[in-house]
Amino acid sequence: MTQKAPRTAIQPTRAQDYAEWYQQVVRAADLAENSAVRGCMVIKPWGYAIWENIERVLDRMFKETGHKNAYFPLFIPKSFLEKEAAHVEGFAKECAVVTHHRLVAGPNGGLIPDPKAELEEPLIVRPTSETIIGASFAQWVKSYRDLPLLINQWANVVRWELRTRLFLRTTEFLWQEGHTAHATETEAREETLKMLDVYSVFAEQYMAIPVIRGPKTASERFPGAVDTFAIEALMQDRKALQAGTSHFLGQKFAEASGIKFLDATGTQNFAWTTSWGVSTRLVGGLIMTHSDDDGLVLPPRIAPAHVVIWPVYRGDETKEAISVVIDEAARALRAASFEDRRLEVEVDRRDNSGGDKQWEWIKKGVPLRIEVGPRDLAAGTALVSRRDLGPAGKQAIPFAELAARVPELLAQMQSDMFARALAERDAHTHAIDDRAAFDAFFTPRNPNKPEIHGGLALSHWCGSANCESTLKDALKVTIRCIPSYGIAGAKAAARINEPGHCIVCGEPSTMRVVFAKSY
RNA sequence: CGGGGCGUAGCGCAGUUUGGUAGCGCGCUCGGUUCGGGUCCGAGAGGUCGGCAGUUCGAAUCUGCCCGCCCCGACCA
Repeated sequence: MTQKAPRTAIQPTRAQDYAEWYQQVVRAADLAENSAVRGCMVIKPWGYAIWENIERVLDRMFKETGHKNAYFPLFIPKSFLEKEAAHVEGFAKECAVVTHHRLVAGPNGGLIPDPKAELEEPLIVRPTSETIIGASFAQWVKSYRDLPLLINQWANVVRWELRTRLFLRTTEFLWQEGHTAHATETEAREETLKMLDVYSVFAEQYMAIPVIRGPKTASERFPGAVDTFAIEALMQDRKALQAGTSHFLGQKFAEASGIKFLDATGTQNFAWTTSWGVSTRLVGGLIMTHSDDDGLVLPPRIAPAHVVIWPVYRGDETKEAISVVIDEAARALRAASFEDRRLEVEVDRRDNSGGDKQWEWIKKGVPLRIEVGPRDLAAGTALVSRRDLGPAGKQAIPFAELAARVPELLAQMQSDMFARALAERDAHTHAIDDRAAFDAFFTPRNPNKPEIHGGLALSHWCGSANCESTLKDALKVTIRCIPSYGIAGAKAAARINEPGHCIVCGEPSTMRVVFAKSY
């Protein structure tokens, strides 16, 4: 037995090179990989199963709030996109455009778009679907009795990004986009906030990612929105991640698409619309919130498998006996539930060494690992390890109690993970009123090498776009959101509504906003 | 798209300056030995050295062009 070096399963560590660590975690956990298509990823089964769980839970929450799923075209006529001025401006530079509908043999071999098969009007691969869905809404809505119209779609979208990172920003990504139309402004605004609330409940209670809810500043708004609200999370490198957005679109898109209805008095009105979405980016947020230097750590409510169980044996005699026990344990566990889900149990019978399996499952982030060996067999117990605790956290649990104890351990792990992430965020959230301190907080010591520093600064802002861009230009720091609904965590919460003076110009300010570097 | 870095086996890399026909660790396969936080020994498989063109008797190595990836910037969920 060799004294193990302080070797981490993922190299480099977060502290050494955070960006590289992130990529290595994705690879080591077998979540996704780059594809032959630049900027587009292949989501592998373990990664896709995480997305499926996100989808499953959110879909249920959307249904519970009255929404129905539908599906709209991948292609958007160019003229549709042109209908809303701000919308065009926001998306025009990152659109994939389809111009032909046929290929023919080219002069130098290979295929070229057939010049005779050029589309009369180019089609845009949807970067978002407000305009194409708006066209349908315009047909569906005639009367106030048709409202509210509450629709969601699960889809892929394409935004031709210059720089991509697996899950965080890819050219094609998966998401859901909710689109609703309402008879009144009040109702549409309520819807916008209701869905923001759904997102924050989901992020915190399922993903165990603490988030700050609030409106965005004008410069951070969705192109064409009247108001954009977001949930913002702090990653372990202390950069913020916008994890979901909900937009109040006013009547802008209704006007652009002609969504009109007759109200009870017989007057023609434009509807009030909203849209809201979360994407596969959430998986990136999950990774960067919880994972450690040994790889992925998955919150039980979202993990593809709750438990992996494998035998540890010396000779063939015990092997047989242990195998029987493993089967029984797996059967008992699969009959049990963790909240609304049957326990998902992986049984690893490969004849690899125990150490190899151990590390493989650690890197994949399975919440609980269960080993059954000769000692356990004799004692009638199984050795259970929680992914978020070190080897010292292993505990022996009698076989008969496994099915009852495993859900308890999962519940505990789920809440511990959230508490840990919240404590981490609080530790890096500071009220800063002095410009020099603000600059120091956000200035990397070595600009050429990514470095963990900074965090969330709660500072005063006068409300001017000018002061906002001053900080963006100088420090690459932006206002992540205005924390209108408070921030969980006593220390930070207490100081939000203190009056003060703009960190840039010194004008009076009534509340603090959240500044950070971001993804 | 601008600045920087890098493309050699599945992963991580050496070899490139000083051209001579490809290597190391991990992983993988087989045999044995082990198995409770990465067991050890032996035998194997696996690479048109990112691509194309050039220089040369000979190119991973030199030259040109192209492609891709990563980091920083501009933009974004």
